[in-house]
Amino acid sequence: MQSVCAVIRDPTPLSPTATPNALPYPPRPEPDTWSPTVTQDVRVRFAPSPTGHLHIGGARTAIYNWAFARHHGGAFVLRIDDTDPERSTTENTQAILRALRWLGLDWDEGPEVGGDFGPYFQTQRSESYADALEHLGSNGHAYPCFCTPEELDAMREVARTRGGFSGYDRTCRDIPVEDARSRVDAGESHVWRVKVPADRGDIVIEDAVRGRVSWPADVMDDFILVRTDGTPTYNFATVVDDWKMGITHIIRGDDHLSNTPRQIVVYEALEAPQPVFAHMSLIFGADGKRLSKRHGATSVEAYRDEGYLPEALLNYLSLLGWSIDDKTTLFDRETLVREFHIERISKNPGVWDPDKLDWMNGVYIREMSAEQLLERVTPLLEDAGLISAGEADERRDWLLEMVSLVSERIKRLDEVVPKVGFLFRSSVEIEESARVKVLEKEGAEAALAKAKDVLAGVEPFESGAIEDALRAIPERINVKPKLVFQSVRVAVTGSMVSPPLFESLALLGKDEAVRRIGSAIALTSG
RNA sequence: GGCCCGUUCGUCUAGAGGCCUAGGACACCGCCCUCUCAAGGCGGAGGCACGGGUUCGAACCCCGUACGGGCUACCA
Repeated sequence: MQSVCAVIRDPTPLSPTATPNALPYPPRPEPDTWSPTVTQDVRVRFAPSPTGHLHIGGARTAIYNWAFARHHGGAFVLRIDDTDPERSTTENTQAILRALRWLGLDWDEGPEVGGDFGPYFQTQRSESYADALEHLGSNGHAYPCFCTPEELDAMREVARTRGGFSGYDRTCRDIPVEDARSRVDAGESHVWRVKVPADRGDIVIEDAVRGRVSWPADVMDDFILVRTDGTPTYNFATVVDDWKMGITHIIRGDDHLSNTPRQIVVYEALEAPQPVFAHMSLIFGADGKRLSKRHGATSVEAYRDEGYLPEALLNYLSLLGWSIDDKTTLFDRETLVREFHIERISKNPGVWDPDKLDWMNGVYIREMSAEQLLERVTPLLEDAGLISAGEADERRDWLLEMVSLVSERIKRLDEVVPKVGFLFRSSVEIEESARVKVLEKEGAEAALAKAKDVLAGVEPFESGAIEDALRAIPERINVKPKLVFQSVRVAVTGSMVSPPLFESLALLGKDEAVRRIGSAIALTSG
């Protein structure tokens, strides 16, 4: 990132006449008179850092911002906070955009769509930060600090053993402006710190989710705005961007609540209007810790790959920390937009519940038509080598029937392939436990022989006729119905658990069905 | 350590002083249906963290305690 200091050095960075504490701050809104959810000119943003994939926590933040913007007819801005050059990659950025689109979240401004407030990558906004720092330098709200990291560490150590306040001790705050300037000009390494006004009282915000939150003034430290290398810190860049982009509501994770007073100080120093803040709680794992890799998949694309539907993930994520009312749990995108109110965001953290997601995904799968399901499942069948590229169209009717046999038996798309594999392979491998428990049973061989015999005569080979034929067997050879069905099931599918038997046989076709039963008979007598 | 936030069935939540004998959903258990597995139907068990106030009355208001989380970086 380009240096900000180079820009501010020239035009009198430190104005001796500035009297920061006397500067009038923009009036803050009266908490009791303003509504946290203004309906006009709403502009919100989602600002992921492309240091990894889109995390489900980030996805939920994006969903809430998107829903809020859509509900109010405002703008949803996507900004890429790529200030960490070590870990930010364009691949990650692309993956994040892909994941957002997969979830069905569209943005009005940002990468690939542009907008009037760009650029939408922080690495391209250096000028903006430079301008802002120049402004703060000249009005006395920021000052250069020459303390070395080692000195700061030592200082912190002392403060910590003493207990209480452990922030910067403001050593450089009182360096005469002229001295500071000449040291900067001489190239002495330095950072820029914000000068928290001495008479700044407690910092209070009216959070749209948490209500009034205040911080004692004396804990505010003169934190760093611009690093030695000239790059802005998060709390500075964010404020500058949100301000310049005209963001009106900041809906973000609880982990940023403690950053808010720092950002308020920057807003005030910048004399920028303050947005409404809304801090939602984080998502935890079952152990009550912040959701992370060790809790399983955490990226949106991982869920996509595991066969979750975007509609279901969106629905589930929306409900984790927000609700419409006391009953509604299943709803579509339009309902989300229509019913979304910041006030209904929950204050307490939510625990990620894979079971509920699975259930919900199953509901969405069951609600799909066979056509829709087949469309989503086709790539998986192809990837598994069950069908070739052109086959999906040729065998469409057959595939539609197949898909409807499993649709109410799966919770995830990727469960289809293992469940229907027996319909595609040229031979079945019979599970050992199934062989022992079913095929070795007394009467199994006779049942299979009879089934083979009877099925050979079924014409046309359709589920109804197949069922009639098989149901007649138990009485004729005097065995329990279950023995017949399970024997045939194991013979044909290789497993004791399968899609409905008669329909499966029909899909398989007479020849193959009879052949498999024949092979199974060989197994029993062997 | 300091500052901040949070705490209703195992989980997500409804609840904004009397509508609460605390409602819904997932998960769990039982029964029904049934060719297996599902799906579906019916039923069950299960909760206001604790202690003090305020009030005729508290899950809801106040204070404290406990527990959990966040921030306290030249990370975001």
